[in-house]
Amino acid sequence: MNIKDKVTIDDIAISANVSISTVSRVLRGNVNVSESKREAVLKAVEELDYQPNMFARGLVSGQSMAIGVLTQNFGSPFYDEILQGVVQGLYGTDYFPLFADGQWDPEVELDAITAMMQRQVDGLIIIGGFVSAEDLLQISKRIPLIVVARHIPDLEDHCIYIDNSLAALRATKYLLELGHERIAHISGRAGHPDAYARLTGYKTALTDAGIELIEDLVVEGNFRRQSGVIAVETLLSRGISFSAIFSANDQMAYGARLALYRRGIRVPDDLSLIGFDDEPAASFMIPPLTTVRQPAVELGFEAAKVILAHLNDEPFSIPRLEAELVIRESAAFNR
Amino acid sequence: MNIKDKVTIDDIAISANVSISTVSRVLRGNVNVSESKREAVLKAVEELDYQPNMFARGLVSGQSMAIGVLTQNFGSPFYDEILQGVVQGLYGTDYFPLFADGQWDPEVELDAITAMMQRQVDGLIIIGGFVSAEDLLQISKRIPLIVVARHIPDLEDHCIYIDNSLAALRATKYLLELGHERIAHISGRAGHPDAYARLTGYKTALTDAGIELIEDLVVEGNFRRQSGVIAVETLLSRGISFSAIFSANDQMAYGARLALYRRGIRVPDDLSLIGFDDEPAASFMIPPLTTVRQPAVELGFEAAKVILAHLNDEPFSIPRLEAELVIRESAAFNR
DNA sequence: CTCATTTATGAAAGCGCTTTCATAATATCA
DNA sequence: TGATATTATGAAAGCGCTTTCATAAATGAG
Repeated sequence: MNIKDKVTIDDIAISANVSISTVSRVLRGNVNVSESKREAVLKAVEELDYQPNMFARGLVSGQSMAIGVLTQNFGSPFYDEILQGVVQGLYGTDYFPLFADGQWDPEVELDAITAMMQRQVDGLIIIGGFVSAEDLLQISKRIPLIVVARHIPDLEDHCIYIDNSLAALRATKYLLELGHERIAHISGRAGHPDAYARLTGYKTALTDAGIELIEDLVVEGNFRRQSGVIAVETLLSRGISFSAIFSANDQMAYGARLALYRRGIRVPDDLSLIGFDDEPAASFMIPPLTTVRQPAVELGFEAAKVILAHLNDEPFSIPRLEAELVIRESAAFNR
Repeated sequence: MNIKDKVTIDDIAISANVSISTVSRVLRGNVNVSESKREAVLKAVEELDYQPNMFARGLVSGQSMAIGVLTQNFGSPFYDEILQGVVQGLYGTDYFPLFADGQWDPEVELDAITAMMQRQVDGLIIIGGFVSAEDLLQISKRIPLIVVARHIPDLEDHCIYIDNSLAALRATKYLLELGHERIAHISGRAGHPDAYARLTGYKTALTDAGIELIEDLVVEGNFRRQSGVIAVETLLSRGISFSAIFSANDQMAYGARLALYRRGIRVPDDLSLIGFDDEPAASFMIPPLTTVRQPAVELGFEAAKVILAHLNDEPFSIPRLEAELVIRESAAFNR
């Protein structure tokens, strides 16, 4: 029995003494089948431990009951939270998520998308990434597509994202309210739209407050922890004074925190520090990090729900989610 | 052209003016096809942007060219690193990883495994988890299986893992060498084999050093950050003195660190702290965490390689990987 | 230059399933 | 009770592909 003799629908049909059509009918649960035969089939399925072959089923039905999910990097806390949301959103439905890792590389991303489409995924959720808007547009014509944490103007009603610029503005404003005027910014990876939006928000807040932007207070990072320490080193070496840092994400804030620790600069006593994302680890930083919370899990969850609605031809609307400042202990009054 | 008119092998055959058999032949790259026809086919494939239907291919060949990978939780740094390793190991091969999240729940795990097997994965990589050895044994009879970061005696040559007990022993020994005698241990989730192994290593080290085990210095955690803070609170409330803590993983060490910070207990000046895993974030803790490095990426990479060898009927042997102590700044001499 | 090989190619079978179509059995109505 | 609508069931087609089998063309040996 435990031999790998794949049991097929024919085996069930024979065992239940009906035709394969009938077996298929009870399995699909569609139409009229007499109670006696239904039971016989179910019994055979149970006894033989029958597991339908999705390939055969998918081939004829044209559906795979799978949703392709492209992330950028397993291990990136923000992306992982979105993934969690997708998993939650899909759990209990008949759809199964099929994940791929784009490695922040458009080539790899495209390969992954192709691989998923060859596997006939019924829908695609793409989280962030660098695939061109052009390509995405093309894809959206072939298959239901949702883009998460990225805003593509031509695909307005396929994108679930938050207003990064506004969120960054609020974070900066908070620092301003605490009396900080010389606020440094560690920006994200060059060319990344989020990095740009957050920088913009930072600049706008300053302008709104009538404070002149000091170019030397802006350092470019790449969203990774290590770039946070380098950024602080750079800032310090420039010899200009500043009393607060707004980091474009939490990871770099951790790096910055470490660099500060090495220099004996206390947070928040000597310097205030604010991050962006509110990763699960943020509240465990020493001291707990004040940061901008992105509703990552919700983002993923909503993406799943929207695509599900798509597939069931149900009406739906793209939810608008907002970021929110989470005040903890890494930022304090300037004195 | 961008209409969703799926182009099939027939379209290619017509366009290239050959039979579908020939098209299949050049695509599979097996046998004799005249150069002229080969070119014609390739040209048609290019022009029509033909993407073979994996379902059809899988149905007849019995292969899906997919490897099922079951993780326990997207977002868990240790597991994510293993995933990365798997991705790396599979990259560039014809196999595509198909991930599922077991949520640390045997039921969910089993569901996920079933879903993957229905999708005809050619092999399965299971990372950790609680599925019974019994079930795993059963599965291994039907399909190539590799279990990562878990040791199942009956499946000796299917498991890639490290000796947790030995690693924990070494970590504890290191603390001993630093002159600590009253060493607390925050253990992992009850019932988890790794938790047990690490606890055992801790005890053995004490015994070897002729130090009596003090039950009150051992607190049970659950591998999550928050349980680390609770553990420290508990320890402190018990009123016994201790000069070092060995935490069964890094996450709980972060929690412990935070609790210590709140109490104004300095690390490592007042208390030494050691973790386990060496997650990427460990070197960014304040102060950088001394911990036991598990070769997570390698674990995943090797798992991929082994299963690939399996599938290609190549000889292979399960690699033995070792953990190693990474000395940073959270543990110091007892004084 | 004939006969045995080798090489190139298409026709057709079949992978496991869903679904249409046809037919037999049963229920419903006048 | 006969005609019609329903319900239950199996046979068969077909999803897109790989692969065997058969055949035709090209090559080599004697």
